[in-house]
Amino acid sequence: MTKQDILEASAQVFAVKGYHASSMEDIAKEAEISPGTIYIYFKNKDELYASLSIRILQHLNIRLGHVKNKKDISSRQKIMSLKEALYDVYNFDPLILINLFHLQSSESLKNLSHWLLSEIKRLSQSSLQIIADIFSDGINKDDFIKQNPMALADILWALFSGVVLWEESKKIIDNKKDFLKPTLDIAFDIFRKGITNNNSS
Amino acid sequence: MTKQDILEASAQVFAVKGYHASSMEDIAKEAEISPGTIYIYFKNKDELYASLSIRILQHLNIRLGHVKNKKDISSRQKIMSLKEALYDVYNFDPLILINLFHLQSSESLKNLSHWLLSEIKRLSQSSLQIIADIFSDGINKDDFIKQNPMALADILWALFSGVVLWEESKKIIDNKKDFLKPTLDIAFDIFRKGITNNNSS
Amino acid sequence: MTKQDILEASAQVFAVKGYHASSMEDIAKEAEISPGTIYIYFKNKDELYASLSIRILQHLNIRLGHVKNKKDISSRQKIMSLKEALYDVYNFDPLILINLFHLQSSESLKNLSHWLLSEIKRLSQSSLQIIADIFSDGINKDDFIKQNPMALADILWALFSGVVLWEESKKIIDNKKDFLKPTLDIAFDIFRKGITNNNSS
Amino acid sequence: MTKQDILEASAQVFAVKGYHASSMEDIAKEAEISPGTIYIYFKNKDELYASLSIRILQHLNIRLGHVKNKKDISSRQKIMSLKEALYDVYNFDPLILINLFHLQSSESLKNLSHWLLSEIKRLSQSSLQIIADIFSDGINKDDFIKQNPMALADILWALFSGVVLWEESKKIIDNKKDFLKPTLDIAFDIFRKGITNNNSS
DNA sequence: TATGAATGAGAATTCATTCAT
DNA sequence: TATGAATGAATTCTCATTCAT
Repeated sequence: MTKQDILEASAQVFAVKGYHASSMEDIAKEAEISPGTIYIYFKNKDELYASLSIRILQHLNIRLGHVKNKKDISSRQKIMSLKEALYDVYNFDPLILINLFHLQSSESLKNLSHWLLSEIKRLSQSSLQIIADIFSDGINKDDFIKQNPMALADILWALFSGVVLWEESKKIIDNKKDFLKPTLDIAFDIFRKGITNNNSS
Repeated sequence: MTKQDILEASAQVFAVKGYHASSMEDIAKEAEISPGTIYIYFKNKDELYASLSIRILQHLNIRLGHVKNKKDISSRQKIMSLKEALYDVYNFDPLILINLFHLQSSESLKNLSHWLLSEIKRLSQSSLQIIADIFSDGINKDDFIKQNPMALADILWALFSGVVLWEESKKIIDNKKDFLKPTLDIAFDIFRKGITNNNSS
Repeated sequence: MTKQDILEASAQVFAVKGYHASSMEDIAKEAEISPGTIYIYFKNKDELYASLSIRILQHLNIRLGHVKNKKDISSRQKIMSLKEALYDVYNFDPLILINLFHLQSSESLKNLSHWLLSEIKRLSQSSLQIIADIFSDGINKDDFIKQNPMALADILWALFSGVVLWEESKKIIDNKKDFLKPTLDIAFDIFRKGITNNNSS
Repeated sequence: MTKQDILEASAQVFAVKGYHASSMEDIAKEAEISPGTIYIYFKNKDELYASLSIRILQHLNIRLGHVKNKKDISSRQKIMSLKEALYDVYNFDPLILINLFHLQSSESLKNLSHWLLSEIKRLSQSSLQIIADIFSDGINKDDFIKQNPMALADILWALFSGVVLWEESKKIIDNKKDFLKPTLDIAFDIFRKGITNNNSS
């Protein structure tokens, strides 16, 4: 199906060149179609770009749902599962996830169609809500400190995106190899320890 | 002074519109000068953009230095000071700091002049090193868990930038009011708790 | 065909205004297309300019080939043929020929792409070689004085371009009518007489 | 005197970079003054450029006057003197002479002030007239063929400028060394032979 | 006279988007 | 649906020229 082809081609091109350096013609060439054809399926470049985010947000939602529904595991294990889920989503398509973070934190966001913006909003909030629910459980079980679960979710998401972007940045600045996994491990350990109740009496 | 005016105007424009959507003419208009004048002070758009980051990185460095040099305060208080320092830097010029985070995680980074890129690198590393030193002290005093101090610094920086960007993003998406300060407070509390040794013997 | 249209329009504009005073928009207007379209067919302004020269040099080459291959005519007649050939090339497109002479003696030459510069070089040298061959024949038949044929070719080419440019210049300075043909006639007569052996034994 | 300094500096800069690549700031730097100062002495860039030509045309006029006034030398020797005079003018300042030829054959010519244009016209015509006078003498003595002396002057001037420009061009295209002198020698020999009467009876 | 910071019109070029086929 | 040539607005950047000092 052509729409799918275009999404895949554009993910590839955007990831390699970044949003602005990627021309519609680049994407058309990658998808082996003509530039005009893209406009049959997508209203404009921004919508195409944002559509990529929709896909990864859907994936994220599903993956987080699995974590939430895991029964009979400790709160500690839940956090580990959460980390694995997020890392899975990263691995599902690192470039698109990075694109999502870039999209989230600026520019193009303002030029999206109403529909697309609210879809992104809906999916983001849904994901954040699932994470918040997980924390809610832990708090109810007295495993976690008493904090607004949504605030915790925000912080976790910020931590995740911050680590991913910063490690990416170091790769560019220093040509350093990728330390994402170990850094994420430490970060989540600290976070988990930080929200865990010490009332282990 | 004109150079200063341009820096301030461009910070404003870049922060509101993002790098690519900001034209040199936009910036000139904001600074109430003519487009040509910008090029007297800055070689090109990229250099102007990056110059903003240089300034805030210098400020960050100085501010972190103060924290590091504080004597006779507990490790716990050091972390609080660190948070205050970072939050101060944010308040010193939120727009420029957000620009720095955008710059760090993106495209434009690749197009900077060699000099500018290495200056940014140097200042970033210096800041991270200071943070790492602070953690190092805490670890030596057995206040903090044994972890690579540089990794802790990376995580703290990621957490800070992640929270700033994500709160910014929520403002755009939801038109929500700014929850940066309380969120940062919680985030740093969690982080501090997360790296603190419980050997409260 | 559009590419042809652009070449013709640009020849017109360049010849009237000169290279630097001709804007791409001028050319687009003359060709009744949009500026962007020019860039579909030509990489940039320099390449467009040089392309004009390529065409006339190709024409020149062919036309000179005909002269060289004329059998059973005297050396004297060969020179007359040569003159006619050059004058034909001028008439084929005076504006483009003048462009070629301007290009040859100036700035822009340094900014051409490698390919274009070597193509111009190749075609120029080929033309000069054909002229030299004609002189070589005459020298071998003892009709012409013993001189390096390539030097003679250079001088003839210089004379031709010099007369064309100087007559053009007088047109501009004095608003005088065009004396190219009669001047060229005299110039070639003098040149022919100048290289002819007087061994009319 | 500053005006002189500016003329010398601009000659240098124009010659190295060509007209359009030379900015007023380049020239100001070379003259060690500020850009604004140039405008005290010259109305604009074109006038400055053309002023250089005025100087070399004046020099040419004087030098040609000397040739014309040489008594008791053969017509043949007159032509040799003429060649030497032109070559001297070339050596006086090759770059300015080349600038003059470029100026003559295009562009800027049209943008000059009325005064400057007529001054150039006057000086050019004066020079051409002197050359024509020399030919006139030779024709009257029956040394030269019967041709309009002004036409001969035009052709000689065209030959001279053509050879200078073409040799310059070859230097740029081929990085070849300068063959101007020998080429000019041959060219003038041919020309002299071409206009000489054979009635050596 | 001299300065040089500031101007601002204009240049080349790009590229998302359209539309006749 | 698909094409891809053409569009033309927008962008970055240059530089001759001006003018307050």
